[in-house]
Amino acid sequence: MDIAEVAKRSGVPASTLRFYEEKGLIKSVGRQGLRRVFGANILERLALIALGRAAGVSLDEIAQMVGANGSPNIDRELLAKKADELDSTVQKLIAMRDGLRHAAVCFAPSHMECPKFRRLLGLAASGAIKSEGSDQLPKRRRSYKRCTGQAGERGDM
Amino acid sequence: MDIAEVAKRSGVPASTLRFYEEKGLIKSVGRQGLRRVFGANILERLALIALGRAAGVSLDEIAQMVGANGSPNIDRELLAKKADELDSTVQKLIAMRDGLRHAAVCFAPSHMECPKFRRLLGLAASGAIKSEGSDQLPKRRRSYKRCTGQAGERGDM
DNA sequence: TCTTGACCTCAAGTCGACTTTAGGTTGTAC
DNA sequence: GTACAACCTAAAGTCGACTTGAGGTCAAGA
Repeated sequence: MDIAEVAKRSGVPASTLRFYEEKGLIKSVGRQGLRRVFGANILERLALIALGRAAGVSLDEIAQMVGANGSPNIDRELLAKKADELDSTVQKLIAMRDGLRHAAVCFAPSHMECPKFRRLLGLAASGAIKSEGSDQLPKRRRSYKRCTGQAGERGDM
Repeated sequence: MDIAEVAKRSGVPASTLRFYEEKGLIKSVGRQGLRRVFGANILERLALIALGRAAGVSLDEIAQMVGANGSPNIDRELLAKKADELDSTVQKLIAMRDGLRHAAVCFAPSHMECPKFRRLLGLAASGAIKSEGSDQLPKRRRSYKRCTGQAGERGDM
């Protein structure tokens, strides 16, 4: 298969396939002239990558899990860990969903006057909801270097 | 309250507060010299913003919802819509979680030989799982200009 | 008075996952 | 044998949400 064929069958753009190869996520079996030639198992591999992405695994992590070559040798412990992370995210999102759903039908004239909504607000503010630590929702990566304290800012960073 | 006080109480860094102000998400009640002075309701407002973020609402959307000034006047329809989006995300993540959980304990020598895992793979590949349309998980924004077809790449873009 | 630390602004940098552009090469149909 | 669509590479751009840096202002304490 050439790259266009893979793109068509997998739905992954050719540019992304090249990018994945560069990252070591996939490998072509060879070249015909300049052109990459892919084996049939590439599709399975791409599905695996899509799975990981859907679960919130970063490309780098996926690369580690599936290695560049050979058949994917996925660590079961890692799978379980990812499943647990997913689960805690789900719990948070469910809390959010219920809170929002209530707020949408709440009789209080302003949301701010509804105790339930205020409780939800408290939850969100306290970080009970917003993903902390190594959660999968990539939103809020936060903490590049200094994540030591949340206030402070002295010498203005 | 000065900006440091707000930062300490809310857990939101001063730089972020300035950024939010610039974006029109919050407003200081005035200045003392150069320094911003915030009213007490800023904390509630920040909680509201945290709530929105946790629910996957973009800052721009939040700005529209809560306006720059005045008390937040949140659209109930929008809330319900966001709750529904959240719900569909939750469903997908639950499917993922269960799949991963099974894979972690599956007896098959390689995950690739496990029918359940392969089914999960099929799901992920078919886009049943990966967020499509206006989902909240910001991962995969895709399609800036040309998202017309997924293969093709002719004239090489 | 002079230092200093907390604040200020504006511009640029960061992160991940891609996409887009520019410029070059080539297999294949005519 | 020549055109050209489809491939190639390397580098730069994009997106959102912030953070970081450089350089400046100002009020309060020694």
